[in-house]
Amino acid sequence: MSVTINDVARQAGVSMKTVSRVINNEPSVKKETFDRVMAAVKALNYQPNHAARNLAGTRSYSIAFVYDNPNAYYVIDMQNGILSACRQQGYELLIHPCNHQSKTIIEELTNLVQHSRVAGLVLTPPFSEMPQVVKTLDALGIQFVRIISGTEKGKFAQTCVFIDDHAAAYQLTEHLIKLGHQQIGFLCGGEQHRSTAERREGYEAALRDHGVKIDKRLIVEGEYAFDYGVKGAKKLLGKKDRPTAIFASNDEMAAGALFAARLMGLSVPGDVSIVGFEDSPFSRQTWPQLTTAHQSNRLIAQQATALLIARIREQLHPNFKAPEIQRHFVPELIVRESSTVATT
Amino acid sequence: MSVTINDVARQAGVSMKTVSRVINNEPSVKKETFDRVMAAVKALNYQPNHAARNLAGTRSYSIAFVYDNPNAYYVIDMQNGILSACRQQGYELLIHPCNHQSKTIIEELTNLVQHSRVAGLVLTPPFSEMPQVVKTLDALGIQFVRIISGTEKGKFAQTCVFIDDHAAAYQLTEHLIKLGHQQIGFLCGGEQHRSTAERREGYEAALRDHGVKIDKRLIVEGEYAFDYGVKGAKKLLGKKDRPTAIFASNDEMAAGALFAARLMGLSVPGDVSIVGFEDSPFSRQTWPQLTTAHQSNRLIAQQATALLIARIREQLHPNFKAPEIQRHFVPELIVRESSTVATT
DNA sequence: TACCGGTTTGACAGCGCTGTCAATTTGTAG
DNA sequence: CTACAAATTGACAGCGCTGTCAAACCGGTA
Repeated sequence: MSVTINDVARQAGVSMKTVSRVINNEPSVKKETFDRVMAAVKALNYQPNHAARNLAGTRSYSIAFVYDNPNAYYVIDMQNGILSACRQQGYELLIHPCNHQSKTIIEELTNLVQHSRVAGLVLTPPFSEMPQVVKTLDALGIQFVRIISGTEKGKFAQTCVFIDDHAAAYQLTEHLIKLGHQQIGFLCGGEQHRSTAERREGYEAALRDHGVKIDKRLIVEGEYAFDYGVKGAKKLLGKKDRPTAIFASNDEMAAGALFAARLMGLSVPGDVSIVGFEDSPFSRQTWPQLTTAHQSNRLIAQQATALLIARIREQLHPNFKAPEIQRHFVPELIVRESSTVATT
Repeated sequence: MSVTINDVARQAGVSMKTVSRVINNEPSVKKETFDRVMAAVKALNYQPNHAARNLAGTRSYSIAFVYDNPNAYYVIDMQNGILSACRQQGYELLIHPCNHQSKTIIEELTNLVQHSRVAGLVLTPPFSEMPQVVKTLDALGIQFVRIISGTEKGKFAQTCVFIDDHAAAYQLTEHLIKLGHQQIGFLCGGEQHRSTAERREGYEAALRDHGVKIDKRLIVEGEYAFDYGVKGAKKLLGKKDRPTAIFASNDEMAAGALFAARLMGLSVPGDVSIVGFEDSPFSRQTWPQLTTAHQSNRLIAQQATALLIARIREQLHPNFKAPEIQRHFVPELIVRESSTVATT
């Protein structure tokens, strides 16, 4: 029924093993042979059997995507990016949502690695930022790549993709300052995310650099969720000396802040400017549309996966040369209607 | 390193094959033996190797989720539901997003079925509603389950899960009528979805049953997307004799309608009531919050997957008895602030 | 006791591929 | 032209499991 490596070998007039070498990009195959085999592969529309590869070799051709994020758009974008890299390289994707607050998360990941025979893991926050998780996976000898906020030095830095939330938050804050805002409220995300600290520090750095005093009372703790946006904004806007702008740590919170402003009869951006972060689709679907910071999660995930696969290959064939991979990303400022010059 | 079927066999004092029988729920294993094997499985924390099972048998333990939907929440919910059923039954999930407008969609699916050795497919609209797709998959002899809007008779009805969009749209429209609305605009979704027709017919049926005249000029064609909500609502609300309520075929369009009303200086629900459909998270994050229809996509997907797996098992072991599976779902009316009594 | 049909179990091959290691070819210096 | 290392290729076993088919077992009959 389906065409096997043997069919290709026969067609190309070489041994099974040589075909295997070719499809795995192993070195030491003569160019001429390589081409002949590739032609046969094309001619027969051969596609290697995943099950057999996984079973036969010590390696595996499956990658797991480990995540815990309530933002469906984020997850879908990531997933698509990973999938795209996987397809390009002939890997299979296994998705693995799990709860970062679970007590048994370490065992769960251990189990995943040991039983599913995956070649590597793509980790997103908060898992990518949990030292315990990183340590465990390293001890298990499994390859992984981490998408993290900020920077990191040391042993594990080589397998990280960095998101410069600090710079983006700086730009966003600077944008507000240049519009004349001096009282800028800040709604923090969840503590377990490094991005929370990064964004907050970027915000504070911008204030400092522009000679605006940092007012702790304008900074509200929270979580990356709509309800916290509502709650935080209510708190800030309820003050008699209310801020003229609010920087919400993500779009969902910004939507919440918008909602709160509406409830309190304040117009946006007339009475208060609101900016978000992430450029979720719904940042364009609110009224007014949100000023925010854009990052291409799809591209980030794709590059991260490419990095992971390169590492896996390197481990297999020490003389393998990794392709160019972008590892630093700076979200970009997107100005829309929810922010304007300070009037007060 | 990892425990194999042989280890279990040794531990239980039976042959490899008997263990295989037990873990596959095959008949003709003495109860006593069965228990002994199960005990060994537990003791060693044995988990069958996917790759080996896929390779060895004619059957496969992977299920593919085929979709094309811009709504990330929908996809994630579905995915989680499918995953939950898969985990329960020891299946692996392969996600397969693809473009329903692609000319080569038939080849793509054929290729997926033939090369990935999947045991079955879970299809969501619009794929589940494309006769060509259904016919092709049937011809390939692959099992599949379809989540569709409305009902269907005939050969393929046994592997469908039905969403009663008609009834839900009826309820939503009735809700508006009871609030006193007589002029209710309707924003249609995309033509390729059966739900579009179902929802529209439900809307019309409710009007008819309550003696409200159906006015074609109040019905606007469109797609399930924010921009179409904006465009459609603008058209409706721009009339001098504008409707007092708008029924948008999904929440995203409703958010668009909300946006349009805002732009035109109309208050919601004061000047115009707006209702959506689907109960996306952001229907709670708009201002005001949207009246809508709720359906548990997670549960729907889970039941659909359970149905698929039952069919696969039936095919393998003719005397297998499928568990109870819910196949009909009626989305439920959720009343929030975006709809209120007609004032005009 | 021998025999029979049905039930329960096991031996074994082989799924399609990769890892190992040995065989062959090629290139190059003596 | 020979010798020898390096590059290139192939033979073969076996990954963990399932399908096939034959063996063993069991209770009831003749």
